[in-house]
Amino acid sequence: MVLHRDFFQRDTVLVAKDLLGKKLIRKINNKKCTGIIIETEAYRASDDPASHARIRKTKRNRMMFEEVGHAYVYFTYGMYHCLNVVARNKKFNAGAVLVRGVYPQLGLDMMSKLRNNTKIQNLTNGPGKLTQALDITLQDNGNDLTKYSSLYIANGIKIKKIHKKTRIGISRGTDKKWNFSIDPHDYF
DNA sequence: GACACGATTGGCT
DNA sequence: GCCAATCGTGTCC
Repeated sequence: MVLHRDFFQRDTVLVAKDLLGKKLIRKINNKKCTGIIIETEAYRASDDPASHARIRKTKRNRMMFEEVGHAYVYFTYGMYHCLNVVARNKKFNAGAVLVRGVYPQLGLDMMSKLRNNTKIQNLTNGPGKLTQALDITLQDNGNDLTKYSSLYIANGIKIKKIHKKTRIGISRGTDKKWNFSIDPHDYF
């Protein structure tokens, strides 16, 4: 079952936690590739110095200000894409959750090919890796993830324990513990 | 118009 | 653990 829009109409930090265990579904040439979300990070608005949306709306970050439940994909380091889900409550004008890792379930052969035959353990355990494995690019920016299409999010598994720490790869906003993850060992 | 740098990764020491 | 690869974007002059 695909997630409802209301799910994303809540505080970005809360949505980041609740996305753990949900299923990310990608259809490539009519073939289904799926993974369970195991790591996320919240990026909010003017209150968050690490967020792309900390200053104002720009060409790149504009999706963070648009309707919740849509994808915000950006290109970084000259070679990688990162997948975010737009989420915020009414208190903020922007916000998104970065999907940093999924546990691969279906379509391992397809993902492996797209990742140049990297072994399973390193297939989708990073923001740049999972977009490569699922062929997610700027073409997917703005995609409605609450509708059945070539990219959407559905209910997944029940979560036991959530790990919480500071976000990865940022130089500002290091006081906020907005990185959330689950241990795949506990479920798979 | 120029330029510094990044919500990363893989390879090498 | 360290560092190069690689280029679009945002900020500043």
